[in-house]
Amino acid sequence: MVTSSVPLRLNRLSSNCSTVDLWNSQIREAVNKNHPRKALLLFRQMKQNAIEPDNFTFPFVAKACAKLSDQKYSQMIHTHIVKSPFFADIFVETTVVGMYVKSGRIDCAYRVFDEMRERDVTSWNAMLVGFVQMGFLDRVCGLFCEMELVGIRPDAVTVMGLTQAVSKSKNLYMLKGIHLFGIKIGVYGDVLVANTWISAYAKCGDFGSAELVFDGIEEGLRTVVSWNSMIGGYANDDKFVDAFNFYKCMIGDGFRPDLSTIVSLLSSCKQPDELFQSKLIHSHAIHCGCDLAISVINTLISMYSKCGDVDSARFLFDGMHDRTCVTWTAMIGGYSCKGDMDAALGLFSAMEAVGKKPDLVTLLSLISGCGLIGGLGLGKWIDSYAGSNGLKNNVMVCNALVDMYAKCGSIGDARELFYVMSERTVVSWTTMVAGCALNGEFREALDLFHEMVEMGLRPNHITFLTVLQACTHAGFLEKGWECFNTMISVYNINPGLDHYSCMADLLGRKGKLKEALDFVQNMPIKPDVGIWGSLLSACKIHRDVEIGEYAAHHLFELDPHMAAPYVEMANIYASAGRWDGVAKMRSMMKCNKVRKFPGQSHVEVNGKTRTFTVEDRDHPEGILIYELLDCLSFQSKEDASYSRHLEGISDHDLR
DNA sequence: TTAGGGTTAG
Repeated sequence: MVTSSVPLRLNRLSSNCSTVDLWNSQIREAVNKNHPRKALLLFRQMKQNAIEPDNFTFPFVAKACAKLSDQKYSQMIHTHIVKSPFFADIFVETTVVGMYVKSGRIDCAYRVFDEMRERDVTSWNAMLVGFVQMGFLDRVCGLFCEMELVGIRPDAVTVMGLTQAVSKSKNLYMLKGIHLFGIKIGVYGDVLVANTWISAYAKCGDFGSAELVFDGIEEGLRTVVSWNSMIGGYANDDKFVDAFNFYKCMIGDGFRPDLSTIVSLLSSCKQPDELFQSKLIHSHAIHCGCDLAISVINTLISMYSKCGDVDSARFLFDGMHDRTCVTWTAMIGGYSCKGDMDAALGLFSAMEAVGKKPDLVTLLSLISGCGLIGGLGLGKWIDSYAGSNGLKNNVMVCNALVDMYAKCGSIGDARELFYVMSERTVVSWTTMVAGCALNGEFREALDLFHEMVEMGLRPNHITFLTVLQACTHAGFLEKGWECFNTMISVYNINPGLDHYSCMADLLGRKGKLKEALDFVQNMPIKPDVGIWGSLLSACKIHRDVEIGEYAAHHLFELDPHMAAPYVEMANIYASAGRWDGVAKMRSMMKCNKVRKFPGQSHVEVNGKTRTFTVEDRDHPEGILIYELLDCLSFQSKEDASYSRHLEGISDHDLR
């Protein structure tokens, strides 16, 4: 809408300046204050008032278009520029390149760039950044070489563009090369360049180099962005403790956190034991005035949910006036991840009722909740909802559905969907392998793994973990070793504690206790409670007092207050008739003040939660329940024996 | 120059 206030004001001010200068200053102010629409409105008014724009007007108008990232406006402004006498101006043309880059029209940007009669380093940088943003690494390198050939000297912006390009591809080797190049051309002292390097090194996982660059910035030159780059780097890698330590140093150095600091830090708080620090960050956000930004509130909702405080999340959610799809999804996800599907679905309906359209992330949250509670009926409904709302052609949604079906015990549905998916990623195959293993289809799990490898897909550390788990549960020792060795020698993946734990468990279950002990003792990483616990459990099955004592000794050292190792060791002693050992365990438990709390199970029947413990006979129908349980147990053993018979594995093999 | 909220495999 055209208003008369601006021209009137301009007329009053026009005594010392030309009219176009005044329009330009208004447009520039609107752009700098981040009001691109206002800038474009002023430009239209200017034309309507028959004021011809000059070579200063166009760059600002182009910048406004770039901020809007709108292809239609970009095209319109370009047409204006082409018709103007400033079309051949290097400054104007460079801005047009930047405008097209920002609106995602890299083809148009390159056409303008290619047809420029004259180019300076800024023109080359604008084009470089364009290719960087599109992830066209080969074009970036090509353009960079061409730039050198025509004798254009790269500057700090060139180095920053190249750094961003390689950080996107996580190519640490190339990043170090660009770092050296930056030092060579003398831009290493530029704090903007240093900040880009910090962020890039963090993205490549090289936190040592990131910290070296951070420490190398002169203290007076460090900015809040330098701190944010370090904090964001650690936060993105789920290293909350490191991120929080940097945050404390930042505050100690007198820096005021901004929106970026707060959002980065909060998004890395995912554990209940991080709730205290998270609340501290929340209070800082309030102190800094960042707590009202919608991105911060959304992150807070997600943070409180993940840390187990869903009530606080809901309190924030209820207090919001403008909720975006992200807000609704964060809260729905909060309920879903703790299995409260009634609340999650209630919000999903409320969301649709207020006219907010759920997206694929909303569905992903709901689907994973169904898998958690085994809600097959609800899961199927979401499947059909995804299909009728055009969200089922997404590979992530399909992966989540396959996972949900497998977790709900409906492996047939999982298989059916898996085989009709138009695209299958490593996650899809891993999900299917894990699903088969979960449903006892161990051979199919291994076949799928081999099929995936034959198709040229590269398995990752999670794929190997699921295959190892399948081998452990099936008792496939040879296959387990083969998989473990392949992971190291063929795929160059270092096994983590989980992989070692699986192998130790597999060896132990098969009664290869000495081999298992040797394996654990020679691990390149320190064995944890899980690994020693697996070995101790195997000793209990195979009644090995000596190795059992050794494993228990390590467990007592790691955590003397954990009851399970004392109980397991006492059982091992009892089965060997070593009553002195049983008494010793009792006395150690007393001495270390260890109390064993009986494990409880919960089951929801007709909306009512029932809680019970081992050998719990309090229920009025206890006798009937235990009779049925014995029946089921017998039937299950018979079924397992029959399955093994079919597969050619005897009970003897499993011992 | 950083970061940018909700998300699929263990």
